[in-house]
Amino acid sequence: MVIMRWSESLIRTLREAPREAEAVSHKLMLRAGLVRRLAAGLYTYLPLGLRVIRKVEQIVREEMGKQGALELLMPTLQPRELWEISGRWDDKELGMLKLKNRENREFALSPTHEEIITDLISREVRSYKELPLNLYQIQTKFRDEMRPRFGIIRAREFIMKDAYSFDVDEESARRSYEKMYEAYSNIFRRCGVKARVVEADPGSMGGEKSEEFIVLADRGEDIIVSCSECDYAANMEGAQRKEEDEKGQEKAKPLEEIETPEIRTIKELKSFLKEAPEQMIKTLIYQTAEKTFAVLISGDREINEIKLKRLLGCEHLQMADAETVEKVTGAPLGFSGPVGLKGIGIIADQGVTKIINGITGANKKDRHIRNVNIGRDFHPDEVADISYVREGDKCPRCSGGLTIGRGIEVGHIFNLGKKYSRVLKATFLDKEGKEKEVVMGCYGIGVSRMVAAIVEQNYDSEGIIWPREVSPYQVHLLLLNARDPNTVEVANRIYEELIGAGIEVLLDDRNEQAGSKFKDADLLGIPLRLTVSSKRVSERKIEIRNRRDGEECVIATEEILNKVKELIKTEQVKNNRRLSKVI
RNA sequence: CGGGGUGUAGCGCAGCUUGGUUAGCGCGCUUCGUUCGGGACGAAGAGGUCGGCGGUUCGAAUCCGCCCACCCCGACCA
Repeated sequence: MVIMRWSESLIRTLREAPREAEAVSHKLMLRAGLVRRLAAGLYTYLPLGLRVIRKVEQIVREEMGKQGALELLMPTLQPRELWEISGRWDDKELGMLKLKNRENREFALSPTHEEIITDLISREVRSYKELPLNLYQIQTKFRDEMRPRFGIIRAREFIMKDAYSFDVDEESARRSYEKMYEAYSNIFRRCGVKARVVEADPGSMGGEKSEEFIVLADRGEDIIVSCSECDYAANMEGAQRKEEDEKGQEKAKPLEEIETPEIRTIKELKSFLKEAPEQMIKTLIYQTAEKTFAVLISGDREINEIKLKRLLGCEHLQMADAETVEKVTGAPLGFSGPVGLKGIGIIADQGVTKIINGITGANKKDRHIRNVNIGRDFHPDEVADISYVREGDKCPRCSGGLTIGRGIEVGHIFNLGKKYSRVLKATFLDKEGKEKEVVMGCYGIGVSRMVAAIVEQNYDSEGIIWPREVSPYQVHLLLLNARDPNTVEVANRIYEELIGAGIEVLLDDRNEQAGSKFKDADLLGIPLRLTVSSKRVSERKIEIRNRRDGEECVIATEEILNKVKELIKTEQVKNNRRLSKVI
């Protein structure tokens, strides 16, 4: 029998959070006695915390299973040789922790398992008849993080679910990818978190397409742009915005050259001319391996070089040095402008088209020009979205307001293509007997991190509010007058009855003050709280309270089981309804 | 790895500027008594290499140097 009596457990709550904790989830997880820190980024999951981990794992297993994925378990320690084949042994980005055994053989503590699983498949799969396959594991991963943060959110050692799909062709691989997308949506909903999907850069994983599932939270490691009206979300690099529709009604005035001694930056120009930066056309000279060109952007915005690179389809891009600027514009740094600029291409950010009677450099030392207008005074070769978005910009999908905040990456799905199957020779024979490379995908979920993400989205001033399916227990049974034998007896009977019905109950049988028990119950955050007190016992009644909305009712003791079952069901419905809205 | 901050009892903190008895406070913990529906009260107790090492000094939690740990910002990021 699993111990579910507080007096026999190891649940140690803290009234105050240790100084080390800053993030809400970190503080609450320490205070509620879910985890304890061993060293930076290394945590022990106490019994209560482990129960939550197991709940998340269970949901993951069920949803993966529904999509036909099979669970397996691969070694944590992996030989160098395999990583040499994929060329990732020296990949700094993975943060591999490398070590040697006593015979000086080199190993790594696995940061991820593409190499191992692809090697496995290369040995086991021969025919197209054996595909598709989706294999996953839930296992401890190591990453030698430069900077672990936010408690369990960015840890050195963490629990991760990683899945790998193997298909005969791109078409089939796309279906496998969609299945995982579906599984992930279900997993996050059941875990009680609202996740936003963000297009991501595949980075060191390689491959063609990847999407991140991000949980919006005050403390997260990623900067996320999200819409407050719809589900749109993106990282800073990829975020787009809708440009204001209407152009001002102001009439174009004639050009006017003005003297601006030693005034080079937007900031200086602003205080010198007393004009708003939105009126200024910032002109920057960029260089790639092949060419030099000018980039125009509104004075109040910043150029997003990632977007610019994508537009140009180039790898390397840099700002031109002072000498080059002088050569192409005829003026020193700080006085560049598009008017009269010859011999180089001009790319304008979309916002520039809305500037009427703008101010820009005159391409002459200590001179700027006023009343510059696009179409009349200069003609960009290309107009595109090449700026970073800002707080308050319009959502590209629904025109709602964009917010810049933080998020926690809890899931990431990749379409890997043949990157690994090619080098590790994972091939099969197709219907025609031709040898082909397997098309792969990989799909991660940070299980331990998910627990922190859940807390970040489910708490109040008193403590955690567990979504039903991940709560360590379903019912928190408070025994108030632990010295009154009659009350104790009733509490025990209810405890046995609920447990007998398969409901997970935590019985707070400590001989503590009522106030302490209530406070701890709020801190722990179990969805249903039952209070057994001598006062109510004499009336043959018991109190039930919902942790999330504080709703309370008093019912007869013999109705408890039915009532609890009903409330558990209701709680699930509420969870789903809550998550269908944008958070 | 760069910048900033913090290390004093299990947790939160004071003391350090201006060196000087047995290093304090709140919470928690132990025992006894009274309490008992939103973190009770009284009494008695246990618990400290003041992060470490070295230096200055008659004397260091306090001044100086080096190191370590942890947290925050950045770079980086399954």
